[in-house]
Amino acid sequence: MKNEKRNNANLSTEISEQIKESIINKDLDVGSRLPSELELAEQFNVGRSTIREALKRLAAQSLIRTQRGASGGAFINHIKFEDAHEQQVTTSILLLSMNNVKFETACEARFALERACAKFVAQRRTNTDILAIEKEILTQGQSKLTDEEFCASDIRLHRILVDCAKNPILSYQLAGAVEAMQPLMNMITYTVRSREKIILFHQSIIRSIKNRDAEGINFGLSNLEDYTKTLGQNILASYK
Amino acid sequence: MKNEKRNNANLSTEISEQIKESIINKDLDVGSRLPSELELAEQFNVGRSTIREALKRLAAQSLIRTQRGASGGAFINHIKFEDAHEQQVTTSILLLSMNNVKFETACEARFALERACAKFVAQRRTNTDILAIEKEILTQGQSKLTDEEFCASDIRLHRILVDCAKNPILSYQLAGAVEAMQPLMNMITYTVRSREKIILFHQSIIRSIKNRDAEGINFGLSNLEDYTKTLGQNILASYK
DNA sequence: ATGTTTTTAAATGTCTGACAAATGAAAAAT
DNA sequence: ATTTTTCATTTGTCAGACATTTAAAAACAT
Repeated sequence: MKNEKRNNANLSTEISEQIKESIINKDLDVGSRLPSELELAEQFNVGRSTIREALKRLAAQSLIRTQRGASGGAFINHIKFEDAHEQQVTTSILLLSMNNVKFETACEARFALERACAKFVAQRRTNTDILAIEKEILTQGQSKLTDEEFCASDIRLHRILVDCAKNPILSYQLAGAVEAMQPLMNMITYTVRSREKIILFHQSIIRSIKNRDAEGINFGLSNLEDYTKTLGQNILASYK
Repeated sequence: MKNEKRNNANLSTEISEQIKESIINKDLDVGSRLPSELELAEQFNVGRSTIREALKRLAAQSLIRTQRGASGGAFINHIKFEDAHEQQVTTSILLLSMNNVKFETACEARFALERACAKFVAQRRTNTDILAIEKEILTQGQSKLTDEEFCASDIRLHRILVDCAKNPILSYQLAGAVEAMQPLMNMITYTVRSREKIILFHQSIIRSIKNRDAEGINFGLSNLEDYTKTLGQNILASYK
Protein backbone atom coordinates (compact mmCIF):
# COMPACT_ATOMS: atom_id res chain seq x y z
CA MET A 1 0.00 0.00 0.00
CA LYS A 2 2.17 2.83 -1.26
CA ASN A 3 1.24 6.39 -1.87
CA GLU A 4 2.11 6.55 -5.55
CA LYS A 5 0.04 7.97 -8.38
CA ARG A 6 -2.22 10.64 -7.05
CA ASN A 7 -2.87 12.01 -10.47
CA ASN A 8 -6.25 13.30 -11.37
CA ALA A 9 -9.09 12.77 -8.95
CA ASN A 10 -9.37 13.78 -5.34
CA LEU A 11 -7.28 12.20 -2.65
CA SER A 12 -9.94 10.31 -0.74
CA THR A 13 -11.15 8.59 -3.90
CA GLU A 14 -7.61 7.75 -4.90
CA ILE A 15 -6.86 6.25 -1.51
CA SER A 16 -10.06 4.26 -1.32
CA GLU A 17 -9.34 2.84 -4.78
CA GLN A 18 -5.86 1.81 -3.72
CA ILE A 19 -7.10 0.02 -0.63
CA LYS A 20 -9.89 -1.57 -2.67
CA GLU A 21 -7.31 -2.94 -5.10
CA SER A 22 -5.32 -4.36 -2.22
CA ILE A 23 -8.40 -6.15 -0.97
CA ILE A 24 -9.31 -7.59 -4.37
CA ASN A 25 -5.72 -8.70 -4.98
CA LYS A 26 -5.68 -10.33 -1.57
CA ASP A 27 -2.74 -8.25 -0.42
CA LEU A 28 -4.92 -7.76 2.61
CA ASP A 29 -6.50 -10.82 4.19
CA VAL A 30 -10.12 -11.05 5.20
CA GLY A 31 -10.49 -10.20 8.86
CA SER A 32 -7.20 -8.39 9.12
CA ARG A 33 -7.03 -4.88 10.48
CA LEU A 34 -6.00 -1.82 8.55
CA PRO A 35 -3.63 0.60 10.26
CA SER A 36 -5.38 3.16 12.42
CA GLU A 37 -6.68 6.31 10.78
CA LEU A 38 -3.79 8.29 12.21
CA GLU A 39 -1.24 5.82 10.86
CA LEU A 40 -2.91 5.73 7.45
CA ALA A 41 -2.90 9.52 7.40
CA GLU A 42 0.85 9.48 7.98
CA GLN A 43 1.46 6.71 5.45
CA PHE A 44 -0.47 8.46 2.71
CA ASN A 45 0.69 11.86 3.87
CA VAL A 46 -2.82 13.29 4.14
CA GLY A 47 -5.10 14.54 6.89
CA ARG A 48 -7.16 12.23 9.02
CA SER A 49 -10.47 13.43 7.57
CA THR A 50 -9.31 12.49 4.09
CA ILE A 51 -8.57 8.97 5.29
CA ARG A 52 -11.94 8.84 7.01
CA GLU A 53 -13.78 9.77 3.83
CA ALA A 54 -11.88 7.06 1.96
CA LEU A 55 -12.83 4.51 4.62
CA LYS A 56 -16.48 5.54 4.53
CA ARG A 57 -16.48 4.85 0.81
CA LEU A 58 -15.19 1.35 1.44
CA ALA A 59 -17.63 0.81 4.28
CA ALA A 60 -20.53 1.77 1.99
CA GLN A 61 -19.56 -1.14 -0.26
CA SER A 62 -19.19 -3.34 2.84
CA LEU A 63 -15.56 -3.95 1.98
CA ILE A 64 -14.61 -2.97 5.51
CA ARG A 65 -16.30 -2.62 8.86
CA THR A 66 -15.14 -0.35 11.66
CA GLN A 67 -15.08 -0.84 15.38
CA ARG A 68 -14.55 1.74 18.04
CA GLY A 69 -12.50 1.32 21.15
CA ALA A 70 -9.07 0.17 22.24
CA SER A 71 -8.46 -2.70 19.83
CA GLY A 72 -10.88 -1.30 17.29
CA GLY A 73 -10.18 -0.10 13.79
CA ALA A 74 -11.13 -0.93 10.23
CA PHE A 75 -11.28 -4.61 9.35
CA ILE A 76 -11.48 -6.26 5.96
CA ASN A 77 -14.99 -7.61 5.78
CA HIS A 78 -16.00 -11.08 4.83
CA ILE A 79 -18.67 -10.19 2.28
CA LYS A 80 -21.53 -12.61 2.52
CA PHE A 81 -24.29 -13.10 -0.01
CA GLU A 82 -26.80 -11.50 2.33
CA ASP A 83 -24.66 -8.38 2.62
CA ALA A 84 -24.45 -8.02 -1.12
CA HIS A 85 -28.09 -8.87 -1.61
CA GLU A 86 -29.57 -5.64 -0.29
CA GLN A 87 -27.30 -3.43 -2.33
CA GLN A 88 -27.92 -5.51 -5.42
CA VAL A 89 -31.66 -5.04 -5.06
CA THR A 90 -31.41 -1.31 -4.38
CA THR A 91 -29.21 -0.78 -7.40
CA SER A 92 -31.46 -2.86 -9.61
CA ILE A 93 -34.54 -0.92 -8.53
CA LEU A 94 -32.84 2.36 -9.34
CA LEU A 95 -31.58 1.07 -12.67
CA LEU A 96 -35.09 0.06 -13.67
CA SER A 97 -36.68 3.31 -12.65
CA MET A 98 -33.98 5.63 -13.95
CA ASN A 99 -33.46 4.06 -17.34
CA ASN A 100 -37.06 3.91 -18.46
CA VAL A 101 -36.95 0.16 -18.74
CA LYS A 102 -40.19 -1.15 -20.13
CA PHE A 103 -42.27 -3.36 -17.90
CA GLU A 104 -42.14 -5.96 -20.63
CA THR A 105 -38.34 -5.93 -20.76
CA ALA A 106 -37.98 -6.34 -17.02
CA CYS A 107 -40.61 -9.05 -17.04
CA GLU A 108 -38.90 -10.91 -19.83
CA ALA A 109 -35.57 -10.85 -18.03
CA ARG A 110 -37.05 -11.92 -14.76
CA PHE A 111 -38.85 -14.95 -16.10
CA ALA A 112 -36.01 -15.95 -18.39
CA LEU A 113 -33.71 -16.03 -15.39
CA GLU A 114 -36.21 -17.96 -13.33
CA ARG A 115 -36.58 -20.53 -16.05
CA ALA A 116 -32.81 -20.92 -15.96
CA CYS A 117 -33.27 -22.41 -12.49
CA ALA A 118 -35.99 -24.87 -13.47
CA LYS A 119 -33.63 -27.75 -14.19
CA PHE A 120 -31.96 -27.49 -10.79
CA VAL A 121 -35.19 -26.82 -8.95
CA ALA A 122 -36.60 -30.06 -10.31
CA GLN A 123 -33.50 -31.94 -9.21
CA ARG A 124 -32.89 -30.42 -5.84
CA ARG A 125 -36.11 -29.16 -4.27
CA THR A 126 -36.72 -30.49 -0.77
CA ASN A 127 -40.02 -31.15 0.94
CA THR A 128 -39.39 -28.13 3.13
CA ASP A 129 -39.17 -25.99 0.00
CA ILE A 130 -42.50 -27.30 -1.21
CA LEU A 131 -44.16 -26.59 2.12
CA ALA A 132 -42.83 -23.04 2.07
CA ILE A 133 -44.17 -22.42 -1.40
CA GLU A 134 -47.54 -23.96 -0.58
CA LYS A 135 -47.76 -21.70 2.44
CA GLU A 136 -47.35 -18.65 0.20
CA ILE A 137 -49.98 -19.93 -2.20
CA LEU A 138 -52.38 -20.29 0.73
CA THR A 139 -51.56 -16.78 1.83
CA GLN A 140 -52.33 -15.48 -1.62
CA GLY A 141 -55.79 -16.99 -1.45
CA GLN A 142 -56.84 -14.82 1.46
CA SER A 143 -59.18 -12.22 0.05
CA LYS A 144 -58.42 -9.66 2.76
CA LEU A 145 -54.92 -9.11 1.37
CA THR A 146 -54.08 -5.69 -0.01
CA ASP A 147 -52.49 -5.48 -3.44
CA GLU A 148 -49.14 -4.78 -1.81
CA GLU A 149 -49.41 -7.80 0.46
CA PHE A 150 -50.42 -10.03 -2.43
CA CYS A 151 -47.48 -8.76 -4.45
CA ALA A 152 -45.06 -9.23 -1.56
CA SER A 153 -46.15 -12.82 -1.15
CA ASP A 154 -45.76 -13.34 -4.88
CA ILE A 155 -42.18 -12.07 -4.73
CA ARG A 156 -41.46 -14.29 -1.73
CA LEU A 157 -42.79 -17.29 -3.58
CA HIS A 158 -40.50 -16.69 -6.49
CA ARG A 159 -37.55 -16.15 -4.18
CA ILE A 160 -38.17 -19.53 -2.61
CA LEU A 161 -38.47 -21.07 -6.04
CA VAL A 162 -35.09 -19.67 -7.02
CA ASP A 163 -33.52 -20.84 -3.79
CA CYS A 164 -34.70 -24.35 -4.58
CA ALA A 165 -31.89 -24.49 -7.13
CA LYS A 166 -29.45 -24.59 -4.20
CA ASN A 167 -26.98 -22.47 -6.08
CA PRO A 168 -26.06 -19.34 -4.11
CA ILE A 169 -24.80 -17.55 -7.20
CA LEU A 170 -28.10 -18.05 -8.96
CA SER A 171 -29.98 -16.95 -5.86
CA TYR A 172 -27.89 -13.84 -5.54
CA GLN A 173 -28.05 -12.85 -9.18
CA LEU A 174 -31.75 -13.47 -9.46
CA ALA A 175 -32.62 -11.67 -6.28
CA GLY A 176 -31.82 -8.45 -8.08
CA ALA A 177 -34.02 -9.26 -11.03
CA VAL A 178 -36.93 -10.65 -9.05
CA GLU A 179 -37.07 -8.25 -6.14
CA ALA A 180 -36.27 -5.20 -8.19
CA MET A 181 -39.53 -5.86 -10.03
CA GLN A 182 -41.55 -5.32 -6.87
CA PRO A 183 -42.09 -1.58 -7.35
CA LEU A 184 -43.30 -2.28 -10.89
CA MET A 185 -45.51 -5.14 -9.78
CA ASN A 186 -46.93 -2.97 -7.03
CA MET A 187 -48.43 -0.73 -9.66
CA ILE A 188 -50.65 -3.54 -10.85
CA THR A 189 -54.17 -3.75 -9.47
CA TYR A 190 -54.84 -7.34 -8.55
CA THR A 191 -58.53 -7.98 -9.09
CA VAL A 192 -60.21 -11.03 -7.60
CA ARG A 193 -60.21 -12.56 -11.05
CA SER A 194 -56.51 -11.97 -11.71
CA ARG A 195 -55.51 -13.24 -8.29
CA GLU A 196 -57.36 -16.44 -8.98
CA LYS A 197 -55.59 -16.90 -12.28
CA ILE A 198 -52.16 -16.23 -10.78
CA ILE A 199 -52.81 -18.72 -8.01
CA LEU A 200 -53.78 -21.30 -10.61
CA PHE A 201 -50.44 -20.74 -12.34
CA HIS A 202 -48.64 -21.07 -9.03
CA GLN A 203 -50.46 -24.31 -8.32
CA SER A 204 -49.51 -25.66 -11.70
CA ILE A 205 -45.87 -24.74 -11.04
CA ILE A 206 -45.78 -26.30 -7.59
CA ARG A 207 -47.23 -29.50 -9.04
CA SER A 208 -44.39 -29.67 -11.52
CA ILE A 209 -41.87 -28.98 -8.78
CA LYS A 210 -43.31 -31.84 -6.76
CA ASN A 211 -43.06 -34.12 -9.78
CA ARG A 212 -39.51 -32.94 -10.45
CA ASP A 213 -40.72 -31.98 -13.91
CA ALA A 214 -38.43 -29.26 -15.24
CA GLU A 215 -40.36 -28.90 -18.49
CA GLY A 216 -43.55 -28.38 -16.54
CA ILE A 217 -41.96 -25.68 -14.39
CA ASN A 218 -40.81 -23.91 -17.52
CA PHE A 219 -44.23 -24.15 -19.05
CA GLY A 220 -45.90 -22.79 -15.93
CA LEU A 221 -43.44 -19.93 -15.68
CA SER A 222 -43.94 -19.02 -19.33
CA ASN A 223 -47.69 -18.95 -18.91
CA LEU A 224 -47.33 -16.80 -15.83
CA GLU A 225 -45.00 -14.51 -17.74
CA ASP A 226 -47.50 -14.00 -20.50
CA TYR A 227 -50.29 -13.30 -18.07
CA THR A 228 -48.16 -10.92 -16.03
CA LYS A 229 -47.34 -9.00 -19.19
CA THR A 230 -51.01 -8.56 -20.03
CA LEU A 231 -51.66 -7.37 -16.48
CA GLY A 232 -48.83 -4.90 -16.90
CA GLN A 233 -50.21 -3.50 -20.12
CA ASN A 234 -51.80 -0.60 -18.30
CA ILE A 235 -48.34 0.40 -17.14
CA LEU A 236 -47.74 1.82 -20.53
CA ALA A 237 -44.44 2.69 -22.09
CA SER A 238 -42.27 2.97 -19.03
CA TYR A 239 -42.10 3.09 -15.29
CA LYS A 240 -42.07 6.66 -14.03
CA MET B 1 -35.68 15.12 4.59
CA LYS B 2 -36.16 15.61 8.30
CA ASN B 3 -33.76 14.91 11.10
CA GLU B 4 -35.85 12.37 12.96
CA LYS B 5 -34.82 9.02 14.38
CA ARG B 6 -31.13 9.09 15.08
CA ASN B 7 -31.36 6.02 17.22
CA ASN B 8 -28.65 3.47 17.24
CA ALA B 9 -25.88 3.77 14.70
CA ASN B 10 -23.57 6.66 14.03
CA LEU B 11 -24.81 9.89 12.57
CA SER B 12 -23.19 9.78 9.16
CA THR B 13 -24.66 6.34 8.45
CA GLU B 14 -28.05 7.48 9.66
CA ILE B 15 -27.98 10.54 7.45
CA SER B 16 -26.76 8.70 4.37
CA GLU B 17 -29.56 6.17 4.85
CA GLN B 18 -32.13 8.92 5.08
CA ILE B 19 -30.94 10.58 1.89
CA LYS B 20 -30.75 7.21 0.18
CA GLU B 21 -34.38 6.57 1.09
CA SER B 22 -35.35 9.93 -0.32
CA ILE B 23 -33.67 9.04 -3.59
CA ILE B 24 -35.31 5.62 -3.84
CA ASN B 25 -38.71 7.07 -2.99
CA LYS B 26 -38.21 9.75 -5.60
CA ASP B 27 -38.59 12.53 -3.08
CA LEU B 28 -35.47 13.82 -4.78
CA ASP B 29 -35.43 13.93 -8.56
CA VAL B 30 -32.59 12.69 -10.70
CA GLY B 31 -30.27 15.54 -11.56
CA SER B 32 -31.45 17.78 -8.76
CA ARG B 33 -29.01 19.33 -6.35
CA LEU B 34 -28.82 18.58 -2.67
CA PRO B 35 -28.39 21.54 -0.33
CA SER B 36 -24.78 22.53 0.20
CA GLU B 37 -22.80 20.71 2.86
CA LEU B 38 -23.09 23.69 5.15
CA GLU B 39 -26.87 23.84 4.74
CA LEU B 40 -27.21 20.09 5.26
CA ALA B 41 -25.10 20.37 8.39
CA GLU B 42 -27.52 22.96 9.72
CA GLN B 43 -30.59 20.99 8.67
CA PHE B 44 -29.42 17.81 10.34
CA ASN B 45 -27.83 19.71 13.17
CA VAL B 46 -24.43 18.07 12.78
CA GLY B 47 -20.96 19.13 11.75
CA ARG B 48 -19.89 19.47 8.19
CA SER B 49 -17.49 16.52 8.37
CA THR B 50 -20.36 14.26 9.39
CA ILE B 51 -22.32 15.38 6.34
CA ARG B 52 -19.29 14.85 4.14
CA GLU B 53 -18.85 11.29 5.35
CA ALA B 54 -22.49 10.60 4.63
CA LEU B 55 -22.14 12.02 1.13
CA LYS B 56 -19.01 9.98 0.46
CA ARG B 57 -20.99 6.87 1.31
CA LEU B 58 -23.62 7.80 -1.26
CA ALA B 59 -20.98 8.69 -3.83
CA ALA B 60 -19.39 5.25 -3.40
CA GLN B 61 -22.68 3.72 -4.50
CA SER B 62 -22.86 6.27 -7.33
CA LEU B 63 -26.12 7.58 -5.95
CA ILE B 64 -24.71 11.11 -6.11
CA ARG B 65 -21.88 12.92 -7.78
CA THR B 66 -20.22 16.06 -6.49
CA GLN B 67 -18.92 19.13 -8.26
CA ARG B 68 -16.75 21.85 -6.93
CA GLY B 69 -17.16 25.51 -7.60
CA ALA B 70 -19.74 28.23 -7.56
CA SER B 71 -22.81 26.34 -8.74
CA GLY B 72 -21.39 23.02 -7.63
CA GLY B 73 -22.70 20.66 -5.01
CA ALA B 74 -24.00 17.13 -4.73
CA PHE B 75 -26.34 16.00 -7.49
CA ILE B 76 -28.58 12.95 -7.64
CA ASN B 77 -26.96 10.72 -10.18
CA HIS B 78 -28.64 9.09 -13.10
CA ILE B 79 -27.36 5.56 -12.54
CA LYS B 80 -26.64 3.92 -15.87
CA PHE B 81 -26.08 0.25 -16.47
CA GLU B 82 -22.40 0.84 -17.15
CA ASP B 83 -21.97 2.57 -13.80
CA ALA B 84 -23.55 -0.32 -11.95
CA HIS B 85 -21.71 -2.89 -14.02
CA GLU B 86 -18.25 -2.38 -12.56
CA GLN B 87 -19.45 -2.55 -8.99
CA GLN B 88 -21.54 -5.59 -9.77
CA VAL B 89 -18.50 -7.41 -11.14
CA THR B 90 -16.26 -6.40 -8.23
CA THR B 91 -18.80 -7.57 -5.69
CA SER B 92 -19.36 -10.83 -7.52
CA ILE B 93 -15.63 -11.54 -7.67
CA LEU B 94 -15.29 -10.95 -3.95
CA LEU B 95 -18.34 -13.07 -3.19
CA LEU B 96 -16.91 -15.97 -5.14
CA SER B 97 -13.49 -15.77 -3.56
CA MET B 98 -14.61 -15.11 -0.01
CA ASN B 99 -17.32 -17.71 0.22
CA ASN B 100 -15.38 -20.70 -1.03
CA VAL B 101 -17.74 -21.16 -3.93
CA LYS B 102 -16.82 -24.26 -5.89
CA PHE B 103 -15.71 -23.79 -9.46
CA GLU B 104 -18.47 -26.17 -10.46
CA THR B 105 -21.15 -24.10 -8.74
CA ALA B 106 -20.03 -20.87 -10.36
CA CYS B 107 -19.77 -22.59 -13.70
CA GLU B 108 -23.24 -24.07 -13.40
CA ALA B 109 -24.74 -20.68 -12.59
CA ARG B 110 -22.90 -18.94 -15.37
CA PHE B 111 -23.98 -21.30 -18.11
CA ALA B 112 -27.51 -21.64 -16.81
CA LEU B 113 -27.86 -17.87 -17.05
CA GLU B 114 -26.33 -17.78 -20.49
CA ARG B 115 -28.72 -20.42 -21.69
CA ALA B 116 -31.53 -18.22 -20.41
CA CYS B 117 -30.57 -15.79 -23.17
CA ALA B 118 -30.52 -18.35 -25.98
CA LYS B 119 -34.13 -17.83 -27.02
CA PHE B 120 -33.68 -14.08 -27.41
CA VAL B 121 -30.25 -14.37 -28.98
CA ALA B 122 -31.72 -16.55 -31.69
CA GLN B 123 -34.50 -14.04 -32.29
CA ARG B 124 -32.59 -10.81 -32.11
CA ARG B 125 -28.96 -11.29 -33.08
CA THR B 126 -27.80 -8.89 -35.78
CA ASN B 127 -25.14 -9.42 -38.42
CA THR B 128 -22.91 -7.02 -36.51
CA ASP B 129 -23.18 -9.27 -33.47
CA ILE B 130 -22.14 -12.27 -35.51
CA LEU B 131 -19.14 -10.44 -36.94
CA ALA B 132 -18.04 -9.43 -33.45
CA ILE B 133 -18.24 -12.99 -32.19
CA GLU B 134 -16.43 -14.36 -35.23
CA LYS B 135 -13.68 -11.85 -34.64
CA GLU B 136 -13.17 -13.17 -31.13
CA ILE B 137 -13.11 -16.75 -32.39
CA LEU B 138 -10.39 -15.76 -34.85
CA THR B 139 -8.45 -14.08 -32.05
CA GLN B 140 -8.67 -17.25 -30.00
CA GLY B 141 -7.06 -19.22 -32.81
CA GLN B 142 -3.82 -17.26 -32.62
CA SER B 143 -1.30 -19.53 -30.96
CA LYS B 144 0.79 -16.68 -29.61
CA LEU B 145 -1.93 -15.76 -27.09
CA THR B 146 -1.13 -16.13 -23.41
CA ASP B 147 -3.58 -18.00 -21.23
CA GLU B 148 -4.80 -14.69 -19.83
CA GLU B 149 -5.39 -13.23 -23.27
CA PHE B 150 -7.21 -16.35 -24.42
CA CYS B 151 -9.38 -16.22 -21.32
CA ALA B 152 -10.10 -12.51 -21.77
CA SER B 153 -11.24 -13.09 -25.33
CA ASP B 154 -13.40 -15.96 -24.14
CA ILE B 155 -15.09 -13.70 -21.61
CA ARG B 156 -15.59 -11.01 -24.26
CA LEU B 157 -17.19 -13.53 -26.57
CA HIS B 158 -19.68 -14.55 -23.96
CA ARG B 159 -20.43 -10.93 -23.12
CA ILE B 160 -21.27 -10.28 -26.76
CA LEU B 161 -23.42 -13.39 -26.83
CA VAL B 162 -25.38 -12.16 -23.85
CA ASP B 163 -25.76 -8.71 -25.37
CA CYS B 164 -27.31 -10.33 -28.45
CA ALA B 165 -30.43 -10.82 -26.36
CA LYS B 166 -30.93 -7.02 -26.50
CA ASN B 167 -32.21 -6.96 -22.97
CA PRO B 168 -30.21 -4.57 -20.78
CA ILE B 169 -31.38 -6.24 -17.58
CA LEU B 170 -30.14 -9.60 -18.74
CA SER B 171 -26.86 -8.07 -19.87
CA TYR B 172 -26.37 -6.36 -16.56
CA GLN B 173 -27.27 -9.33 -14.42
CA LEU B 174 -25.19 -11.74 -16.42
CA ALA B 175 -22.17 -9.50 -16.55
CA GLY B 176 -21.68 -10.21 -12.89
CA ALA B 177 -21.88 -13.94 -13.35
CA VAL B 178 -19.78 -14.12 -16.49
CA GLU B 179 -17.06 -11.62 -15.71
CA ALA B 180 -16.75 -12.59 -12.08
CA MET B 181 -15.66 -16.00 -13.32
CA GLN B 182 -12.59 -14.52 -14.98
CA PRO B 183 -10.25 -14.92 -11.99
CA LEU B 184 -11.33 -18.57 -11.73
CA MET B 185 -10.95 -19.17 -15.45
CA ASN B 186 -7.53 -17.54 -15.35
CA MET B 187 -6.32 -20.37 -13.15
CA ILE B 188 -6.91 -22.84 -15.96
CA THR B 189 -3.99 -23.73 -18.18
CA TYR B 190 -5.20 -23.69 -21.77
CA THR B 191 -3.24 -26.28 -23.67
CA VAL B 192 -3.20 -26.27 -27.47
CA ARG B 193 -5.57 -29.21 -27.39
CA SER B 194 -8.08 -27.57 -25.05
CA ARG B 195 -8.04 -24.32 -26.98
CA GLU B 196 -8.88 -26.21 -30.14
CA LYS B 197 -11.79 -27.92 -28.45
CA ILE B 198 -13.14 -24.70 -26.99
CA ILE B 199 -12.94 -23.00 -30.37
CA LEU B 200 -14.87 -25.90 -31.87
CA PHE B 201 -17.61 -25.37 -29.32
CA HIS B 202 -17.62 -21.66 -30.09
CA GLN B 203 -17.92 -22.37 -33.79
CA SER B 204 -20.82 -24.69 -33.15
CA ILE B 205 -22.53 -22.01 -31.09
CA ILE B 206 -22.01 -19.27 -33.66
CA ARG B 207 -23.47 -21.56 -36.33
CA SER B 208 -26.60 -21.96 -34.26
CA ILE B 209 -26.77 -18.23 -33.68
CA LYS B 210 -26.56 -17.63 -37.41
CA ASN B 211 -29.34 -20.16 -38.00
CA ARG B 212 -31.42 -18.58 -35.25
CA ASP B 213 -31.51 -22.01 -33.63
CA ALA B 214 -32.14 -21.56 -29.92
CA GLU B 215 -31.97 -25.29 -29.23
CA GLY B 216 -28.61 -25.47 -30.93
CA ILE B 217 -27.25 -22.58 -28.87
CA ASN B 218 -28.37 -24.33 -25.72
CA PHE B 219 -26.78 -27.56 -26.79
CA GLY B 220 -23.49 -25.86 -27.62
CA LEU B 221 -23.46 -24.01 -24.32
CA SER B 222 -24.17 -27.19 -22.39
CA ASN B 223 -21.32 -29.00 -24.13
CA LEU B 224 -19.02 -26.10 -23.41
CA GLU B 225 -20.14 -26.13 -19.79
CA ASP B 226 -19.29 -29.79 -19.39
CA TYR B 227 -15.91 -29.32 -20.97
CA THR B 228 -15.15 -26.24 -18.90
CA LYS B 229 -15.97 -28.20 -15.77
CA THR B 230 -13.51 -30.95 -16.67
CA LEU B 231 -10.86 -28.32 -17.36
CA GLY B 232 -11.59 -26.85 -13.96
CA GLN B 233 -11.19 -30.14 -12.18
CA ASN B 234 -7.62 -29.32 -11.22
CA ILE B 235 -8.97 -26.32 -9.37
CA LEU B 236 -9.99 -28.63 -6.62
CA ALA B 237 -12.50 -27.93 -3.91
CA SER B 238 -12.57 -24.17 -3.93
CA TYR B 239 -11.01 -20.99 -5.14
CA LYS B 240 -8.51 -19.70 -2.58
C1' DA C 1 -4.54 -16.63 44.58
C1' DT C 2 -8.79 -15.13 42.68
C1' DG C 3 -12.48 -12.20 41.49
C1' DT C 4 -14.11 -7.46 41.04
C1' DT C 5 -13.64 -2.69 40.27
C1' DT C 6 -11.13 1.23 38.60
C1' DT C 7 -8.07 3.34 35.71
C1' DT C 8 -5.88 4.00 31.52
C1' DA C 9 -4.71 4.07 26.74
C1' DA C 10 -6.10 3.58 22.06
C1' DA C 11 -9.25 4.01 18.59
C1' DT C 12 -13.22 5.79 16.11
C1' DG C 13 -16.94 9.51 16.00
C1' DT C 14 -17.92 14.34 15.90
C1' DC C 15 -17.30 19.41 15.89
C1' DT C 16 -15.04 23.67 14.70
C1' DG C 17 -12.34 26.69 12.20
C1' DA C 18 -9.22 27.54 8.70
C1' DC C 19 -7.42 27.65 4.07
C1' DA C 20 -6.91 25.81 -0.86
C1' DA C 21 -8.88 25.11 -5.28
C1' DA C 22 -12.35 25.11 -8.64
C1' DT C 23 -15.92 27.37 -11.02
C1' DG C 24 -19.54 30.17 -12.63
C1' DA C 25 -21.30 34.77 -12.64
C1' DA C 26 -20.95 39.49 -12.18
C1' DA C 27 -18.18 43.57 -12.65
C1' DA C 28 -14.66 46.10 -14.77
C1' DA C 29 -11.59 47.23 -18.31
C1' DT C 30 -10.45 47.31 -23.01
C1' DA D 1 -19.11 44.21 -27.79
C1' DT D 2 -15.49 41.54 -26.04
C1' DT D 3 -12.13 40.33 -22.98
C1' DT D 4 -10.29 40.36 -18.46
C1' DT D 5 -10.64 40.67 -13.65
C1' DT D 6 -12.83 40.17 -9.46
C1' DC D 7 -15.80 37.93 -6.40
C1' DA D 8 -18.80 34.77 -4.07
C1' DT D 9 -19.94 30.01 -3.52
C1' DT D 10 -18.90 25.36 -2.84
C1' DT D 11 -16.25 21.26 -2.40
C1' DG D 12 -11.57 19.38 -0.91
C1' DT D 13 -8.19 19.17 2.63
C1' DC D 14 -5.91 19.94 6.99
C1' DA D 15 -5.29 20.56 12.03
C1' DG D 16 -6.70 20.39 16.59
C1' DA D 17 -9.91 19.50 20.05
C1' DC D 18 -13.11 16.75 22.67
C1' DA D 19 -16.61 12.81 23.22
C1' DT D 20 -17.39 7.96 23.28
C1' DT D 21 -16.35 3.27 23.14
C1' DT D 22 -13.68 -0.56 24.35
C1' DA D 23 -10.25 -3.78 25.82
C1' DA D 24 -6.56 -4.42 28.63
C1' DA D 25 -3.89 -3.23 32.60
C1' DA D 26 -3.79 -1.92 37.34
C1' DA D 27 -5.63 -1.58 41.76
C1' DC D 28 -8.37 -3.35 45.06
C1' DA D 29 -11.06 -6.48 47.82
C1' DT D 30 -12.24 -11.07 49.12
